[in-house]
Amino acid sequence: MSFDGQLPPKMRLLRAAAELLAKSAGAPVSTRQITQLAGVTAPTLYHHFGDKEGLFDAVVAAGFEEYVAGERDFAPSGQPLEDIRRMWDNHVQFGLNQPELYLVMFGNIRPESRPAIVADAEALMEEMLNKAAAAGQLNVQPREAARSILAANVGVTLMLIAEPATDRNLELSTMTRDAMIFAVSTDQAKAASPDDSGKSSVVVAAIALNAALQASHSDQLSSSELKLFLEWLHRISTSPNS
Amino acid sequence: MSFDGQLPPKMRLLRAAAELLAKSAGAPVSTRQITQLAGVTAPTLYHHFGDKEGLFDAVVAAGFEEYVAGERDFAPSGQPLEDIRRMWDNHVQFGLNQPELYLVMFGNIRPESRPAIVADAEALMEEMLNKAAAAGQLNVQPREAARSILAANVGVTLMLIAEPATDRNLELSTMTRDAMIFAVSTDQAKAASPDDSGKSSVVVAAIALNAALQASHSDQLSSSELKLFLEWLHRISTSPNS
DNA sequence: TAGCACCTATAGCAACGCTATATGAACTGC
DNA sequence: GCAGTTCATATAGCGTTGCTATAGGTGCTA
Repeated sequence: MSFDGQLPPKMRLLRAAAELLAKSAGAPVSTRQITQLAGVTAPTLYHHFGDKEGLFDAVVAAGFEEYVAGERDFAPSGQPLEDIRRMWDNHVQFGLNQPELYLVMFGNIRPESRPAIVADAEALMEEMLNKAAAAGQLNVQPREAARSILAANVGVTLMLIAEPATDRNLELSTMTRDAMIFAVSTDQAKAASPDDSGKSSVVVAAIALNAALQASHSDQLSSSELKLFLEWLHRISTSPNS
Repeated sequence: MSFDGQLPPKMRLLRAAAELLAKSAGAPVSTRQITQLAGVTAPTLYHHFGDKEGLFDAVVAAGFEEYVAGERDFAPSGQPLEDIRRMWDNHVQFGLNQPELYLVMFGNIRPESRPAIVADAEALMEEMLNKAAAAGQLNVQPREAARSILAANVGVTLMLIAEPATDRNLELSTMTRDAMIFAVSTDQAKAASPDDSGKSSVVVAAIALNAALQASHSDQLSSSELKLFLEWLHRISTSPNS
């Protein structure tokens, strides 16, 4: 269970910190826990990493390597915007797979002090967007697009992490993703899902009626009728395509 | 400088905590600082608030009152989507004006434990989106749209807070905002019939849905269900008032 | 005046991040 | 082969943290 093997203490500390972080379920991880699991004493930690934050930065750096590897681990599809989608999904999955690590990386915001990792992630996204721009598929500067997309990506991932795993709805991610990509892309690029115009007027009208009915109680239907009516309405308004 | 006035200790604690939080520049605020500034001792804090988090929750609740007040403090423009834009801008401004409070409210994400305030903010946004939906301006469920928009809104605000105040570029906010709103809105600004002047939105939406259903066959309902559905729809859409 | 909640203070615990100091081991120069 | 230097780890403990067991004061009602 402990890292008492023949690894050097520095490595043992890194692994112990990463493991405790992953299992901490959001609770803070103390240096005493880490050093005990690593089988060393406190000064060793401070000798190698300066302070607790230094150790965590090192863990984050290792985590970022993994993150970058994931972000590059697919063959370019030839459609840069499609690759952006995969980067987005990969980002979300990374966050959901290792929420504690993700929170240390992207969730530890402090005023006026930007985590270096955010800039790195933006650069990664911008690099990919440059290809889209070169293909004439971008209607804004790649840098601005990257910042905007990443901000939304982080926001969505944080929200999903905060939700109980049981009722996590990944549609929040895909919906926001496509919205952002569509917005920065030139119109003909078919950025949104194929059935863009497929959201027929039926669905739109059903959504409108649903909202209107809930706002003002109509007395044209009995309560039992209304219940069934709303159920059908919901079925129509959430129909996958027209 | 201290709150030694005639206010009750509970209030003094609240104000001291809020003040220290606002001035802390990201550094953690200790209970000893708070109790000293409030002019009370530790047990008083725990008597009134249970623990440190309870006190901070109370501060957040007060902050949320202010947030909600800001979100409601403008006359409805008659264009729901324009109001959504103002809610977005208001959210960002709230975060930039009181970054530490904002970070406690929206930045304190933990796995699988959703801050109550997020749900409240979503409800606020959804409420406004319902008006847009009733006007036929939404092509997704108001709830999903609210979650998506708020996630992006939080992500952008966190990014802006993390940036040095000098080179904060609010275009990141407006760009992301418009991207999200555009994505959830219908292209044709008015899906409902043009003659919506005299009739309630329920009737207008029912008429629109009726027409849309007849034009394109939805297979979400069986034929018998559809028959009854259309009958009810007719009853609603011919309702004299409501 | 007696009793009873309510509220606050004294004093202190365990855990925290961190460090002054010391010891052992490995390498270097002569 | 030995002193000098540097690196790496341990012992012990400092100051601060969130929090609490216990007790005392205060004002109300009976």
